[in-house]
Amino acid sequence: MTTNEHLAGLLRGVELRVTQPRLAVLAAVHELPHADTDAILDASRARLGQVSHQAVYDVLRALTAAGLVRRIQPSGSVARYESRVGDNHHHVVCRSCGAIADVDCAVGEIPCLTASEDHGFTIDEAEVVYWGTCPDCKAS
Amino acid sequence: MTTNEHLAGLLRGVELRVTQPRLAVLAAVHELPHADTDAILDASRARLGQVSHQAVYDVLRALTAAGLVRRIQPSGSVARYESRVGDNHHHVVCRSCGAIADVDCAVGEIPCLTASEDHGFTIDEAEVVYWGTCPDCKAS
DNA sequence: CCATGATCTTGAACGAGTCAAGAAGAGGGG
DNA sequence: CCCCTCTTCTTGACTCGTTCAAGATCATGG
Repeated sequence: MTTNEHLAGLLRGVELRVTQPRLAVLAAVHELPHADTDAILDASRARLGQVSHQAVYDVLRALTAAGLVRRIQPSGSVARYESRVGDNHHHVVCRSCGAIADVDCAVGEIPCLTASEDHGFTIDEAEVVYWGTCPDCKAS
Repeated sequence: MTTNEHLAGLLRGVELRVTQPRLAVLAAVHELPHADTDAILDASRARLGQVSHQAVYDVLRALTAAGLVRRIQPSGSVARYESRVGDNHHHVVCRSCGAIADVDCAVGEIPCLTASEDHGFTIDEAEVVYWGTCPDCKAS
């Protein structure tokens, strides 16, 4: 269970002020993994009664910048957010319905992080997206 | 040199009609790797004098569907296109300026394609994006 | 409890991309 | 070689996720 006290603690931990919209958005991201902004907006309103969509956008940006949530955006999809941060995991995305599931990389802690030729870039993260078909879409 | 005859051959090879807009767009993608739609539109107009942006969008979609070009879209970026297809290569993206460079995966021909737990998905492609800082941005 | 600066509300705007209807053109059949 | 048909291109409007801006509200330190 993610209590408000717990969530408030997370916010204080990254020196963000504790506000109702932030608690609601944070709770929504925790209980709806890979939700898009609109779903998070709905969930937040269900909790508070009224929040502006702008506030949700602002909060999501602040939480992302603080590292409390992670923003993911596969090609052709709107932005989605998840609360699982800090570990090294990736995503499988369904080509036909857009469903997303978490995947731990099989190749070790830091997968593919060493590119064969980095063109002088300083690489700090390797993001992997697996494309395929989800069980539901395979059935039809 | 990518001549019009060569490009026309590519189009016929995938059973697409050979039209001026298609030749221009295909040439633009070949000479401007990782260009966005707007840059491709400009390059196409430089070649033909006049093309509608809608035609460029349509052509890019047709070429992508036919497998002649590949669409890439790192988070927070607009769609970009490249003519290098069919091989297994990935991209480094600069966090501050958005520059993109090609990278061959170091881990073998099919990198990370075996996810540890696929949640029942049928995976057909693994896309890797390396995030970092390009040489130019490191300098400033 | 107050002051101050961060955060939220409201409402407008932006821009990449898509939709729709009709004109133009590619390519096969006569 | 020309015409017919179906695809493709033009024009112009529009959608939708996201951002901008100005003023009101509220969390937090003193």
